[in-house]
Amino acid sequence: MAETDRATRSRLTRGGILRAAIALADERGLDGLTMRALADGLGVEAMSIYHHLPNKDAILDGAIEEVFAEIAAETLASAPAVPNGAAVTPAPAWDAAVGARILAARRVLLRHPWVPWVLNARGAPGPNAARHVDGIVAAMHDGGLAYDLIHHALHALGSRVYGYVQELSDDGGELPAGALEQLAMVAPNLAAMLAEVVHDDPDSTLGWCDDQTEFEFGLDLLLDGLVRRAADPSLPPVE
Amino acid sequence: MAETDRATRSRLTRGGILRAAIALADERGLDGLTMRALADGLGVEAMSIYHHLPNKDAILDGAIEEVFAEIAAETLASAPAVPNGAAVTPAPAWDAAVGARILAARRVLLRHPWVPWVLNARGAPGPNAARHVDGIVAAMHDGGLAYDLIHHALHALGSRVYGYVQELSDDGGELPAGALEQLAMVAPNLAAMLAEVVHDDPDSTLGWCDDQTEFEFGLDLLLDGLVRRAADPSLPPVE
DNA sequence: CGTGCTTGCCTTACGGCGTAAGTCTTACGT
DNA sequence: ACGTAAGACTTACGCCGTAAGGCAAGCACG
Repeated sequence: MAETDRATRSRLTRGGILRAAIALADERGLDGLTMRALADGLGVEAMSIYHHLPNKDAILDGAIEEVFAEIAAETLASAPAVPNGAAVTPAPAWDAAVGARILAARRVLLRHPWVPWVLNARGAPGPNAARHVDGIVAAMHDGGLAYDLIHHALHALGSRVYGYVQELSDDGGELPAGALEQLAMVAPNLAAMLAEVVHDDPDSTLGWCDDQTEFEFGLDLLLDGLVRRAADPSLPPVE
Repeated sequence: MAETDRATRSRLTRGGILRAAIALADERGLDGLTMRALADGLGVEAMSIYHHLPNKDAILDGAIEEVFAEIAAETLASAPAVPNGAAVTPAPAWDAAVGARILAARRVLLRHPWVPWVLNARGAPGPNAARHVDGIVAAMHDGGLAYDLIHHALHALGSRVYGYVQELSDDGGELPAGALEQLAMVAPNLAAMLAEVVHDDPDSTLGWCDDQTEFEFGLDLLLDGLVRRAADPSLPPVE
């Protein structure tokens, strides 16, 4: 109701701005997404946008969240569909389940090629992004993987799917105080994994992600796989 | 001699500018690398730089090439050192050799975290970059891998090491006419691989890199490796 | 029925970016 | 000694994100 009320006098909405921003970036690339061009497309002056979003970074963050909503829809659409709330389903292999989720994400990202750039440039992901990762963590956990291995897996897969430019950062994170509790609301599996991984680290609290270790883990994964495929060319996906 | 001659009247050199640009980007990040700041550090006005390099992209390209020279030095330094031009050396496993090259590259990139961004944003690599890849191709080829598999491997490793934001591009390349001959001069193994891979493609000339195929190949590599490590936790690198 | 406040958009302006165009200075070759 | 050209400087343009404030429309309230 408030929505319709406002619509009579304000044609600008947070959601509308974000949708326009996504369309603009899709069409003209990230460089083409400027405040002035965005406002132009909305039939408005640039500064008017600032009454709905505080700055350009907020637009980028919001657009990313919108895209993760799209990924969630795509993931759901490509799921095998369990109509009733059945108890024990056939349970596909965890790797197939994870692969399906990642391929769904990729299908969406192909429509928004600028997303990995923004993802790389900016820090904390929003709730939709957390939910997406949470689904992957859940699928792996259901498959019996230990949180420790899941953690490594996320690093290895992250750089491939979302284009994480690699963890060339050293920082490690040191997530703020109440963050874990808040994360648990929206992404319980991810939060559980983080809690365990952080706890296991003897140095605790700081530097809980050793970038070098993660890098070498992913590298070994790839090299091992290549060795096996070189030894036995009949292995699945050498096409 | 010309170098010293010029030095008396021109303190600015192409090489000096590139080195200053690298230092500035290392110190203040890619955003801190502006023409004005760069000129300032060189004790000069911004526009003076344009007498030695045509534009900022040329500076970035040149800096990247300089970094790949650094990678070459690091790779050489970390090599097991074959003093005399011996014929048949013990020949380490190809995956160890490739791993060593990639880790050497990473060591250098950690000193220049902005490099993957530039690498992602810009197109054709220079000769030093080509030589680096050529070394990896050579190591794999010596290990008996088929060019086809090597090609897939490069895609899979590229996104991890150099942060290729993934091949979210669709374009495929269609390398220009004389490019292959020119590439053969500096990177014969890479050129040989390209020649064969391009030739094998029934559609030839255009779209010789199927991004979806490459993506799924790399994804399967990772998932397979994770499955194996989940099944047998004693496998090497789960730390 | 005013009247004043809030909301939403617009106008203007600032500092910083890459760089096009033109000017001055300097040191060399003759 | 002097013309010349290379190399640095000056100025200026059109972009960018956004700070500061103006102005009109609709609502709450006397």
